[in-house]
Amino acid sequence: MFKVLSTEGAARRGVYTTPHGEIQTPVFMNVGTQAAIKGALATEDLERINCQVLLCNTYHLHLRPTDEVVHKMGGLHKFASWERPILTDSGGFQVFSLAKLRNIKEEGVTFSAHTDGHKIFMGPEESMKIQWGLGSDIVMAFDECIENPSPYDYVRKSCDRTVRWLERCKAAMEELKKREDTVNPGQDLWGINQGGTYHDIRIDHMRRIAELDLPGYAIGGLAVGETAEEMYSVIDAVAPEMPFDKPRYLMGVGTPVNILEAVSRGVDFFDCVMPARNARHGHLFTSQGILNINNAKYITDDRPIDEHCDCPACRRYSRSYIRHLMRSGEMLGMRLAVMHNLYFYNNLMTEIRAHLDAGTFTAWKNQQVEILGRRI
RNA sequence: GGGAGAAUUCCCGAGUGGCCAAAGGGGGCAGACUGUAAAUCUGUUGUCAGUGACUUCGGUGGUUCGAAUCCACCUUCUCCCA
Repeated sequence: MFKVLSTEGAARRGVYTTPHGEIQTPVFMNVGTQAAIKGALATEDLERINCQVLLCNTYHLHLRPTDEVVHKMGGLHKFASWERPILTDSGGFQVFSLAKLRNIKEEGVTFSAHTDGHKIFMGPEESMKIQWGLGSDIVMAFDECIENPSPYDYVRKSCDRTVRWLERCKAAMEELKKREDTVNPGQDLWGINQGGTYHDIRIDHMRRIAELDLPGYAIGGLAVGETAEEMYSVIDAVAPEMPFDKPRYLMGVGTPVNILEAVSRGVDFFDCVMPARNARHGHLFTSQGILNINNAKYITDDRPIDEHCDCPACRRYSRSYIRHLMRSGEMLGMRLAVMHNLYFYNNLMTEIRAHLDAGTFTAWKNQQVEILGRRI
């Protein structure tokens, strides 16, 4: 259940209620594909960096340990010892990212597993069954994430199919929830809008999936090849078509600037691998801009990564030490870097919410967009 | 004391007459990364100059049109026999 608390322009301040607690929005969901954040972060670390929602992946957990195992272990929350909300992605993105290993048909998609090449079939029913077994709070519809640019006719046909897939997802999930061995009866299924960069397809598709009256809607298929300006223009076109009283989730996005721009256009939920992956590669986000901790200029830099940051890395360790750990391949370097970047993202969302509460978001955002995109 | 082998660009290590400024790896310097097949990938790494020039393969001298590569001596190191 979602409630919009206040608005400023198109931006919204809200709260979403799940069986595992409330989510204050706008929110950034921390990506832990295999039920873990890469970089050796434990659940107590996630609590320390103010993670509200953990995102896990259907396809990857289906391969291992398998959804049957997670179901047998009492669901993802118990399995991973994470009692706050969890969102599971449907495997739809893997239809895109594992493109060389797949075959798409009306019934669903056949993959060659990236692990050992064995054939696996996933359609709407399979994805729902897996996510039901995982017991996440938010279940994403099984969709096809199309690369940009794609031919108009292909995008239209794919979107027609995604609507049919969504109907099947909804029906399958309603059936599954009747089972006695349901781990999480409060699961919400969210639909996903597609349409590439074609505004007419986007809008038409959004209207059609909105009719299914699902508890949340996502914009998918962005940040997959198009420019940032094209992405913003798609959000501008689609957001007004999204139900006002339902949460809006921009999947897979993005940079701090992308997030600020999308919040100002009415988006409530985000997720992205960028803060974690870039951290592992030394690319760190700070309140003053972006730095690469591997650079030689930090060899004897005594300052924390970000002097205005309260994360576990910045409270205690210097750039010099973290650079040394990164260069030496010590796991601790990566761990501190990932904690920092995720703390930065989660904290950015806290600041966004505070400014929305205070009605000062727009002015602050315009200033932040200038600062956060630059390199220091 | 006698014998054998080796010395290559930051390191390790290919190369035994021209196609060698010299493979490959490491290290260094930088870049990319957007619902995670990603602790990964890419570029660069003698000097100066936009096609090129110059210095470099332990040292010195030689052979040759041409040498990291062949010869002589020297230096250092490793191994074997006493």
